[in-house]
Amino acid sequence: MALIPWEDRLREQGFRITPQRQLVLESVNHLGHGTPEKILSSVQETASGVNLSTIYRTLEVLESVGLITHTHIGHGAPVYHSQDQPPHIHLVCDECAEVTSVPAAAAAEFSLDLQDAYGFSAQMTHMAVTGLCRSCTNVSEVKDHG
Amino acid sequence: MALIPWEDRLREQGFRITPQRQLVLESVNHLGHGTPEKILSSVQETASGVNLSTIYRTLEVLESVGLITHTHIGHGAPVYHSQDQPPHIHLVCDECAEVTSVPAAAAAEFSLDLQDAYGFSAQMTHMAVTGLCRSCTNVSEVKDHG
DNA sequence: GTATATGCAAAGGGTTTGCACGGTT
DNA sequence: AACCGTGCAAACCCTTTGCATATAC
Repeated sequence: MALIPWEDRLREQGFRITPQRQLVLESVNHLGHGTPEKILSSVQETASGVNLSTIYRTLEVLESVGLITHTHIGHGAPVYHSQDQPPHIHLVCDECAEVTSVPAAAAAEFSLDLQDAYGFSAQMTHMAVTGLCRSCTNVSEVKDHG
Repeated sequence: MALIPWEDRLREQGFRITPQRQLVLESVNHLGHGTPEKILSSVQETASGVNLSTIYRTLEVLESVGLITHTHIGHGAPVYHSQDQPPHIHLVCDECAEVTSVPAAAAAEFSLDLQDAYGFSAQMTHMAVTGLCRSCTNVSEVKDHG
């Protein structure tokens, strides 16, 4: 997956190598799960002049050449991941907002079912799954019983 | 599910009955999948003075008393459903943006797996599943082969 | 009569865009 | 030298909020 250096990934598609692109990529790799705003802050630690619109444009480019991906966690900003990370699904608790990452394999069967039944190739890593985490489920049960 | 009249649902929780609330509820029921903007347009056909902020506040109230629910389909505005509709999952094609509704039962096994493995109670109806629909998958394959 | 709901306008978060300048190739 | 990428500012979409007025109870 990371056999081709990032510079070549960009060059192959006719994109140029710039400090901004390097810094954004490094920030995404190092943040793990970064929103555009967080990535901006991280980049600005090194290069304070970088603008938010550059972050957005750069994230788009890096994603288009397959160096990063993004996931929608909820209403707010998306989070970006390095493509090196193992594919994972995000479980988001509606109650406490905690995000748990679980291996994408957890949805393998579900994806096959959707494929068989509807010809739909699900990309479970792209949208989070919402619900209640273990602790918040327990709290609700306590409430239900008085 | 709809055994208790909508007025009582509101009154039980201390909310008042207003024309706006009636109109919004009727619009949601009749639109099937409506964004706040679409609901506004629909309501304004009858009562042109209603304001968008009232739509938002009303949707929140109607949801809190269990008369409607909402789902996030993608980056844009959420869609609201009548609570009478059978629970369904939304499959959204990344390519052509088509939305397919499938019975919530399609995810029953997946939900159980998440419950068993992580104690997480998934609410698969709340977030759409993205991916590629049948026709767009075929198009990609054609492209892959030249 | 009193508390709640509404309309209006302004502000907020997140994102995109037009344009002139600057940097990579 | 040509073109792509960047910074800046403005605009955009969607949503929330403060406040005065109107209305359901």
